[in-house]
Amino acid sequence: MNKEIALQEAASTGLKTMEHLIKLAANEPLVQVDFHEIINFVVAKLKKENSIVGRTGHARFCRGPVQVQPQAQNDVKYQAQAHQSQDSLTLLSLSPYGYMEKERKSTSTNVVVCSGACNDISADRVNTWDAFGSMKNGMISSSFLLSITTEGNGSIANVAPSSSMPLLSMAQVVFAGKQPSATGKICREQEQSDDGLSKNKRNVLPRKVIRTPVISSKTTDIPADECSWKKYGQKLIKGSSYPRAYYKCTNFPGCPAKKHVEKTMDDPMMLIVTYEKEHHHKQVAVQEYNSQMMALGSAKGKKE
DNA sequence: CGGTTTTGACCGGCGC
DNA sequence: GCGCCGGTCAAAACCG
Repeated sequence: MNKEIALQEAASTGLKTMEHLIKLAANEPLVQVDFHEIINFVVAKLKKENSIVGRTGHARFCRGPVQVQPQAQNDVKYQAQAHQSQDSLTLLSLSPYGYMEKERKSTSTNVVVCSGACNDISADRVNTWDAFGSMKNGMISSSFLLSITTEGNGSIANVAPSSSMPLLSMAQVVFAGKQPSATGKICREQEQSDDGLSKNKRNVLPRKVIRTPVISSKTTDIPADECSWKKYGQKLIKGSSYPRAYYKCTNFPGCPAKKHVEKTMDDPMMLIVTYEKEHHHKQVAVQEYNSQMMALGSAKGKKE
């Protein structure tokens, strides 16, 4: 059953992205998009599909199936907020021109896909997100692919055409930086001093929070992303009717990345997924790649 | 059999 | 100092 779901996920995402690529080509998008990135991603997804078909073993990964969210796919309108709220959810508004802008009522933007934390290769307090979607503005319909960079305090440092494209779950990005808290405790804890460092000893690392629809009634079915996660705890949080589940990244031994998942109070059909700490295996992979390229280069140099 | 999930216990920060 | 609370640990249960 899980195999079927995983297969559907891989196939669905691959095909959707391919469909998107075709639309991009047909509509002459306003934004310059690197088609190679999309093609590479589609190939990767379809390869994954293929590998699932032949996959063996009994390891269970905390991946959920792709949840096609009609609301997100059809006409999700994102309100613009150029300023960042310090203690409430921050809505990201995406413009096909690749920058944040104040509320533009004539613009309807559909954010179809946003990636999780796995594309973090940046420094401690800077996070990078990828998103792609489409926008309708009068007669013009265009698609966009953006890379959103946020800083530790949740403010948006940069929004630009994406340089990478790990399209993952059908998630709605609603928040970047600070964690929503029913009690406001976390917000206080995350106050920062003038030098940018935390005043308190508790975990005040920058967090990324996404809202995503639940994919089943099972608490173990968490939204899919590129990484494998192991659940290491569950806790009923005061002020919340639903337990919070804690997960560690199992993609790479010793990876400090964590996340916790809980249902939202206002809508039990939505999950709040909070990512903490950076994955380090991406950096390791880049270092390995660089060292391989260096080795190749030196070998080539010796040959010539 | 080996990896994951569950769940009660424990730890440490924080507010009073 | 004490109690509350969020986060983590670890043993047992579960699953394929």
